[in-house]
Amino acid sequence: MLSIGEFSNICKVTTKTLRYYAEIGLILPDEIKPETGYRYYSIKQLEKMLFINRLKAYNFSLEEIKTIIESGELQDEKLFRELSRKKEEIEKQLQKYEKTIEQLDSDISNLKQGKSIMSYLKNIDVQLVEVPDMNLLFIRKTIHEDEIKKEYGICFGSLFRKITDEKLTQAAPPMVLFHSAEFSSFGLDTEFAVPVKDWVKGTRDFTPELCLKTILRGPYCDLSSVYTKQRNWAEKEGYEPDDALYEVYVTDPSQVTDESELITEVYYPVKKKSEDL
Amino acid sequence: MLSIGEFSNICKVTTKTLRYYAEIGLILPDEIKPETGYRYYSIKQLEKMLFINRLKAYNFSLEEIKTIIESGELQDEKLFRELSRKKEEIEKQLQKYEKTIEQLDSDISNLKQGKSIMSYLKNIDVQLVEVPDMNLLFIRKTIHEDEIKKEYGICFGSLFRKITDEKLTQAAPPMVLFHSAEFSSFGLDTEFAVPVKDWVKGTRDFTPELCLKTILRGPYCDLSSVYTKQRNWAEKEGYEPDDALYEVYVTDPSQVTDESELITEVYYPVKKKSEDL
DNA sequence: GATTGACTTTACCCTCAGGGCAAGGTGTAT
DNA sequence: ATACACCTTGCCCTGAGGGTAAAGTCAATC
Repeated sequence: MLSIGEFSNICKVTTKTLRYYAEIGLILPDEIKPETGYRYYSIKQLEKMLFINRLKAYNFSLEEIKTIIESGELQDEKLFRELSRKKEEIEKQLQKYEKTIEQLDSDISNLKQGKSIMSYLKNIDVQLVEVPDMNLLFIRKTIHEDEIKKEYGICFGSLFRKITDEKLTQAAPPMVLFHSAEFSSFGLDTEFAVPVKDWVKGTRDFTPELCLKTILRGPYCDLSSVYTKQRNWAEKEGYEPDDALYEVYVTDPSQVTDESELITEVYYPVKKKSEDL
Repeated sequence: MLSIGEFSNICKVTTKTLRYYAEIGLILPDEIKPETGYRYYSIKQLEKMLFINRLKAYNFSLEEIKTIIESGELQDEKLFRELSRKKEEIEKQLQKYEKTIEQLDSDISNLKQGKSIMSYLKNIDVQLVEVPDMNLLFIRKTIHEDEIKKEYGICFGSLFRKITDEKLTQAAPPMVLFHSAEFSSFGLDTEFAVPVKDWVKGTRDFTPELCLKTILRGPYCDLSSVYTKQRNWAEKEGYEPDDALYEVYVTDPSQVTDESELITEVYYPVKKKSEDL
């Protein structure tokens, strides 16, 4: 039998770690002297510890390692699946890092040319536009943020079915209006809408009038930059928010595979500040 | 002025995060109403928040981001250095992941062939050998584990200088003996030694006699596997440890660039268990 | 047999970047 | 006045251990 110190030396794991592993039930000492509480490990357990270390090197969490071990290592089917899954996971992470490096490179070369790292904001164009009135065929519901993609498909699916069923005429690309600025615990108050030419039941008037408009080419994670730019513009020019923000999906997010090909128009209804009038 | 909720919506950061950032002093609200404690952020701060998010996407810690911001963004010199450093960091991580994937692949293909994931242990060869007596020129000292590479250079440097100065004859490659099994807080009791043919001051007799010997080709992180294998062998064959473990560095670790080219002999002095006699 | 020093035990607090929840106070529209 | 969404602080939680302290144990030496 090996004391915890001997065991730790042989497999290059600290005693602290061994005690922690015993605590979470990952690898228990073969024997614990009842009088002293001293832990004693058997030679056989060395190999188990090596196995754990190997899985750890593959970025498995201790929880994952535990389930692998408990599933019985004999059953190599499970281990095979887990290794393949972990490999995919790491490959994804690898790709993420490669993208990060690309971005870093672009920022670094910008800096070299004396440009600020935030200079990309200059390329975000904000225009003040007069938006004509529309007639919207809409579905409005409160949804969770993580369900928005699913709901997008469902709602526009049903809207477009209605358009063909009732032989309506689409007037513009579909849009989404965000009525609740805040994501409350119940989710966002969201309206999926398609502008149509026909006045039928289930449609409503939409009169946004004055809006800040920005065209975003690329992934949605850049939306925050657009919002920032618009707010900035509004403040500088003396405008204030007037209504719910809305977005027009020029490209269909469910059809576009590469996020960088997305085109989204962001509309921010505003009016001239009263004290500025 | 924007409430914390509005601010959080615009830059896509949770209110919890904003409170945390205020707590650690990363970004403070422009104004806090003293009566209510409500936080209010200015439009100007949106851009700062975007900057923080960008650095976060580059895997900077909040602490790092804070120092970058405090150093004054004007001073782009600092930002440039930090970005370059972070880029190297990520590239290193990338390489690590690539190696991990390689290893995963090899394990997966082993599993496909029905081999166990631990089958590599079979290729670690343990021999029982009779080691001839030696005369060691040695330096013995207690060192910290993380200083071992530095000490390796220093100690063998001084030993080899002595050998040339005193015209001694080296009998075998240098070796390191580990007298304290445990790494105590003071470090390991380590002996750096070179076998020599001459009996002079500063040398000692070394009579290991019976040893388990294993040749390790590759990085030192595989040492734990070697130790495990030797312990295993000893238990099965009825041997027990007799003296301090020692290692012979056939290749000079300070000269070898690729870890996989290292060759190390691991000697584990043993004797037949008394009850087995 | 006593002492020493290395080893081991449990117990408690710390990391980092927030998430979750509860109790209570606030803003604003109806 | 009331409802309800919003905001506040405070507390505990995460994963994989690290650090330290106080106290108990082991084996070797005197």
